[in-house]
Amino acid sequence: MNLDEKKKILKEKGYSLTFQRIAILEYLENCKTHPSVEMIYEELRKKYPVFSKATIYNNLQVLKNLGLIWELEIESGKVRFDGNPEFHPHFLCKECGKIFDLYVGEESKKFPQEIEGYRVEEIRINYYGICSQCRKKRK
Amino acid sequence: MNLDEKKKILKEKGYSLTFQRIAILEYLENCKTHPSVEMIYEELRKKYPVFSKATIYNNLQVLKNLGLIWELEIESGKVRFDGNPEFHPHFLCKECGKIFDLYVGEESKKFPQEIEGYRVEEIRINYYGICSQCRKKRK
DNA sequence: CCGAGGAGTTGAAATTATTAAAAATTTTTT
DNA sequence: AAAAAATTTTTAATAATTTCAACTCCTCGG
Repeated sequence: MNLDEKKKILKEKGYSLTFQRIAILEYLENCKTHPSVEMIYEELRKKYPVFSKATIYNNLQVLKNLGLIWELEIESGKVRFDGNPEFHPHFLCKECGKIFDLYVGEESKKFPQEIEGYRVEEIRINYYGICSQCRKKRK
Repeated sequence: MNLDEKKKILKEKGYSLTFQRIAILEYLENCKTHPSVEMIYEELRKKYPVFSKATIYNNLQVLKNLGLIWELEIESGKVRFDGNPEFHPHFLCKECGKIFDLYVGEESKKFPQEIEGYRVEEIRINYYGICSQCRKKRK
């Protein structure tokens, strides 16, 4: 889902395409580091000095609820965002703390998609360990 | 892993088996609701009125780092604990907010355990949706 | 048995993250 | 262009977590 599609959905759902919302969407689109609220705030501030943190909190919720971005549940107690809302597992490196996107394709659908008695709407898969960069450094 | 095994590991790693640590371990062992720090604090307070929150924070970290309990990454921004550190997926109900343990057996091991280039140490799987109780209520 | 040293605990204060409320501004509608 | 609605900003309140100095409880050597 690209930026224009996201804008279109916002519009369709009755939300204004404000300057701030677009800036947030655009930033997340280009940012591959799965930033926290604080990081998003810092970066957008550099470009646009008047940018309120409350606005960022508000809009991240709006965008998340529309399914345009992902709020990651991978690092306990810490909130991170991903501009790509399509299903893919994540990898958190215990050494450098970076989060990586994984694209494991069809294979990742081999685990149970249904649970008896429950209505499953979403599945999230997190891997934890050491990333390739950190493994090389160790040697 | 039962309580005695956990105690043994604590001892082996050079930690004292304090009253507080055992109380926390014991509580998590019997509690199936994946409590937050606040809930653990409230409950233990009822029994032992002098129990500091700082102690709970400290010891939850100690127990987690030894792998005796799980800190769940399932509800963004919120911290929950599970006394059972053995692999099992979780289900978060969007309606009632409860977290359920899932035991999907061998099936759950069919998805990729290894990721090219990375050292995978742990995998966590979260399901989101509506639990069976809430589904019944809806009708 | 005593006292020093260390690990652990406590309670309070400080810090950080998040949410809420009210006023100001912008956008949309008419 | 004016009125209404939506959004942003600022400030304040709340909640979660960490820090820290004082205190307690063990343990060990004398």
